[in-house]
Amino acid sequence: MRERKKQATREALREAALRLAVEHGPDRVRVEDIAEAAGVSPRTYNNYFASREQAIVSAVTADREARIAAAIAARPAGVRLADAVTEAVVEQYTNTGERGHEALLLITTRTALREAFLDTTAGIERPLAAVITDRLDDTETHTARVLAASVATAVRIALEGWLRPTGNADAAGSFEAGGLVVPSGSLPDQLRAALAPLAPAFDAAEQRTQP
Amino acid sequence: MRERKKQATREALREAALRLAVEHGPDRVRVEDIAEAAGVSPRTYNNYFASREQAIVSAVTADREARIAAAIAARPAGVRLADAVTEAVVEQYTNTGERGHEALLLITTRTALREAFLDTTAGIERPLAAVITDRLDDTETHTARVLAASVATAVRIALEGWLRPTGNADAAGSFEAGGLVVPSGSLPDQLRAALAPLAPAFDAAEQRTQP
DNA sequence: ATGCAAACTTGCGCGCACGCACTTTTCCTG
DNA sequence: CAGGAAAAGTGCGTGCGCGCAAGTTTGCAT
Repeated sequence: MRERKKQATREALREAALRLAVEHGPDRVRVEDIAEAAGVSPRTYNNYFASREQAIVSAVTADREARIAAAIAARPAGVRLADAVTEAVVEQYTNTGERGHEALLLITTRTALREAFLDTTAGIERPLAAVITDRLDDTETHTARVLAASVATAVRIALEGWLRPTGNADAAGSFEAGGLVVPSGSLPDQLRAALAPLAPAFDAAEQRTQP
Repeated sequence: MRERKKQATREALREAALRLAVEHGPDRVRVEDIAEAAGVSPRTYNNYFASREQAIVSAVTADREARIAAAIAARPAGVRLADAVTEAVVEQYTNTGERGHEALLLITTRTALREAFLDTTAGIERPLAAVITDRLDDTETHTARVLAASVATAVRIALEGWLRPTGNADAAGSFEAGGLVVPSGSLPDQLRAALAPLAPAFDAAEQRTQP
């Protein structure tokens, strides 16, 4: 019950943040405004979110982490773990609800929001590690955690590649300086391309536990 | 020449931050103090560092990124890429200079500093991606970037596992909740264990370009 | 029902990150 | 060598993150 109200407040903050951001533009909204719209004090606000951007982005990302983990767990035990992970990730990232896609356009226009959005990929690491550990029956080594973290960063890279064309010019410049040129395609393509190099690592880990 | 003075200021700030942190304790030092000790204004300080912790940690990590990349490039072309990366990483992380190790003890005692220290692993991603791209002759796909980023997070995981025993109890609790129990060993062991699962991915990528 | 303990919220205050406008230094070019 | 442009450093103001010490609500047990 205490937890109920907690989540209600969180949801109110999320929605208020997104609504105000859409109305007045992301830069024209202060924490004070969000808090007021949600009916709490500014101090309470950042008991829930560490930054203004987090609140806005969180309205879009919601609890994607849990959905991805659940989707992987739902796949039959027979399929390759690498495929299960890839499909679950692609599925959950293309299913942006009605309101999700319009908000995404807003996010892609502001650098600060894009970074906050990219930071959410780190959040999938723990749930992913849990479900992978379960599949591999590996509780002793770093294997599951490393694979989970690798997936998280691969997703991040895919999103970066996808957001690139919208980004400003110097960002592309710093990339070219790194010697990396990436043709941007659709989001699912980007995700699959980024996850593909990790498949051999999953296969090896999977074979070690189930020969 | 302009770059010269820039690096000199950076170095002065690094050293001042570390010295003051050791003298008065990391929490007892303000940005103002660091800036004064380095002979610049507080405003200039955070043209160089985004946070107080970054400055302190940076005195230890210096430019480890460049050293790792250089170490990989220095390995003969015959050896497995996975081995080259692993050895280079282990080498550069065990070579903490005279002053490095005493400062590490300080870092491990404060949570904020440990997090800043762990964040430095992200910095090796770009140099690593550059050198891996070079080895793989792969400039079109995400492969090199994904592998580089995976290595970076693997290193982070290894460092987390290594710092764990020093950490507070609830951190260990949240880990157990994730279903992960890791026996902590020496730093080189942790690094090798964390990088091992990625070796198949490197092998596959390497074989694709040089059959 | 009533009291108690834990947890959530709130007001307050300090230091810090960072944008903006300005001064000083450094470098280049005629 | 002089002058001007570019870059580094500085002062100032604003909003924010967060610790601390209350006040308030929730849940449990008596």
